[in-house]
Amino acid sequence: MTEAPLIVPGTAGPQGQDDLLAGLNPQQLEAVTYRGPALLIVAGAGSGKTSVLTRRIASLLRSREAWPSQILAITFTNKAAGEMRERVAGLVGDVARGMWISTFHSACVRILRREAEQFGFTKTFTIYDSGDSRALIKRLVKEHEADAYGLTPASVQSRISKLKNELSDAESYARDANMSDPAERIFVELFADYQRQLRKANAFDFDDLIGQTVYLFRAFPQVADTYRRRFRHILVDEYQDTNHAQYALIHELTRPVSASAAPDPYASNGMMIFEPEPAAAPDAPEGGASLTVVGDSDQSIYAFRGADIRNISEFERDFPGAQVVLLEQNYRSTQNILSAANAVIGNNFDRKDKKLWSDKGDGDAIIGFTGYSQHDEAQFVADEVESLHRAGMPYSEMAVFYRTNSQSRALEEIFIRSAVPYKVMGGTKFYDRAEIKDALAYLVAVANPADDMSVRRILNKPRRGIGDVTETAIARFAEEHDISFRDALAHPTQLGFGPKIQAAIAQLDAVLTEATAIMLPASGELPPPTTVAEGLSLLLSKSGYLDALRASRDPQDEARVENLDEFVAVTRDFARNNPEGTIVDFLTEVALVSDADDLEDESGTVSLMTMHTAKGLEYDAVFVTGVEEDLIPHRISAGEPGGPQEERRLFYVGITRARKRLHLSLAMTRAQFGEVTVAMPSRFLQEIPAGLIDWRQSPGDVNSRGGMQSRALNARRSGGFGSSGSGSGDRFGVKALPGRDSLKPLSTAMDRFPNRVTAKVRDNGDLELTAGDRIRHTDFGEGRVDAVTGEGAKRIAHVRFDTSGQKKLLIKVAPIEKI
DNA sequence: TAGTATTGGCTTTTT
DNA sequence: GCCAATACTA
Repeated sequence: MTEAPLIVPGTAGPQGQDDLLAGLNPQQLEAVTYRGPALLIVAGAGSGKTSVLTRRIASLLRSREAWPSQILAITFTNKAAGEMRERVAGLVGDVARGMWISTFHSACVRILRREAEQFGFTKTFTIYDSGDSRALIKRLVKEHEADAYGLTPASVQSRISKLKNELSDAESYARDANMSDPAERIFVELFADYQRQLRKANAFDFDDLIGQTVYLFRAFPQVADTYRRRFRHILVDEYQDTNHAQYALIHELTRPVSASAAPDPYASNGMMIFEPEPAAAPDAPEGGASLTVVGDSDQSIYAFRGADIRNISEFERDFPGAQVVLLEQNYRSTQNILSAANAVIGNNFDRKDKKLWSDKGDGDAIIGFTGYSQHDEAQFVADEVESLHRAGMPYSEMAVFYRTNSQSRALEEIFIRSAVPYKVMGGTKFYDRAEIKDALAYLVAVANPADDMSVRRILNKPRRGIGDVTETAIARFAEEHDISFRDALAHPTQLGFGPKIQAAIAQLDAVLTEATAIMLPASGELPPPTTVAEGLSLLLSKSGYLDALRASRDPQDEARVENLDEFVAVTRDFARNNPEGTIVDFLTEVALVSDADDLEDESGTVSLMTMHTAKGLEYDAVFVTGVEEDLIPHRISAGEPGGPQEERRLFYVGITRARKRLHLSLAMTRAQFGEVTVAMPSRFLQEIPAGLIDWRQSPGDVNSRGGMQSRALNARRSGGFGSSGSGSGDRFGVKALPGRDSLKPLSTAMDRFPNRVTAKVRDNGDLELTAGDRIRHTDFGEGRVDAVTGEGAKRIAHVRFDTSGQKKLLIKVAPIEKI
């Protein structure tokens, strides 16, 4: 063991640990205080794992077992990292600053930036997100004419990504592949070429960030030792979601320092680098770092992108002598919600049995609802949200989940009409917008001129009269003279184009050069970070990009200008938060921070998101929508090994987010793909004991005589929905159908559903309404206006309908008329 | 070469 | 139903 530091800098004095351990149950206590080489914390949903993790870190610091700089805590999202940092800071104060608390990806970027020169990259490398690499792969597929062999850019991309997650490269794949198959040969060529292009562009793709760090550690043991010496305590959150590359990274970091290991000349591709590390501390050799992992195999929902559940299930084998702590007490949800969750997940075979329990009491029943269409379902959600809100629950404590992003549309339509404030998390990403990608490409062209992709992207943006022909000619010129595409722009006269094109190229070159002078001064001194905003503004205005948008009469371009303004504001924010940040730091942040990370709850909006995004979050009231076959479980999952089980875990994640109220809803028909299709209730619904769900309108309620059964009958039924017990036939008003068939809708005729809601929107112009007016709504019938709030386009009518109850309506778009 | 019309193809989840 | 890539026209 390392000698414990004598003084912990910062505010944390030699206080006791009492406050850290207060209120912990015995298992949590063990998880915080156990000391040893390896610890696995199996943390069920809502079992207080973040609290345990942060207290464990704080405890290490307080007891002076570790310096902040010796701690590496890894999470999957930046949001989780930020939260953890904040909570640790709350426990130990400013000391928290010295720790690495970050995602796998940003930790690796940090290491790679520092070490890039060891293996042929520069510090300013760019990071390709999946869109960037798709663009590159697309070009390569075309060049190799790989489409003739049935290789699409998408399939190539996903195969390469999978392989990289397994730490294989083109060469190692080729060894095992059936190379007599021409398609395989082409794929291997593509893979190798892709990797060559990345290297040439001084770029890493997302998977490389992890994979290349592992490669770096293996090829340069003395580099790895630096980090092994530094990090003595490594903690990994959401361990069930790690893929093989991430697993290998952790393994490399927790190895004992290899002290006298010599660099392996073969592993480094012939680039021998002898840069002796400062001698190890006198008390070396040290053992490997201590490793703490936290996870829950029931919440593993990322197998599709390479997460390997075995990393957690075989942890004890990988790290012999590991201690295992099981956290089963749930502090989040009521027992009814947990019973439903346990019942669902219990259907997964091959899992260690684990039962969450709560001492919060049963709580409210789970509420079920079946709509005729997705709009009908959305209206139910909106109504329920409003009624909870009236009862005092803030919007920010409610969330609506769905399986696929496209399902958000119907919800949004209805929410807008009903004046429910909402926010879609992680939908179309800001950084995915074309204009933002263009602006980024301009910045990358400055920061990393070797990156041809970016330069090509901006070549004709705005339109400069440069087309395919010209681009190819420049590329050929660059190749012939063995210079980069960017450098080729500096020689417009030698390219043999017409004067107009020459001038355009010269102008672009001049703008880039000018921006480079601002953002990356040749003097080598650190430029103030405000230069990023300055440089960006300069690039956008002098390149003519903004002018072109302003001159356009496409209304969308107006929004694009606004987005760019916002983007410039982002750079200013960055400067404020990172006084020493450079353009490269800025680009790194942008590449790694997705919108799923801006989950800041602006209190006062309902959150809409996919069930994947929902992981790790919790809300008082949760609506899980679209609980239908082919959606959850998704149809695509049926063919994949382990697919249905992963879908069940996803559903489990969804329902365990709820603290007090859980709503499960579905639609009988769903417009998908432009067509209306009949939907079937999800098999997962049957796995929930019938007594736990109070169906406001169940799939079985619609009978062949039209209309639905009364609430009273519905609530009192004996056998329960979906059970094969006696009495289940009664509910249908027709002959009982056994087993799963009983979930089948008996009729999808529209007239059998009360309260149908359509997607119709109309423009009411300046329709004036005041309290006391009577109105007619196409879906809800007649009603009386109680009050009108808001102004202009956002005026909201609070209406009491004769038959449909209380609703809020956005006057401008609601399908209503005054009577 | 740019801008428009048309077709086709597709939709799981995302660090 | 939507977006993107392609084909076609100015």
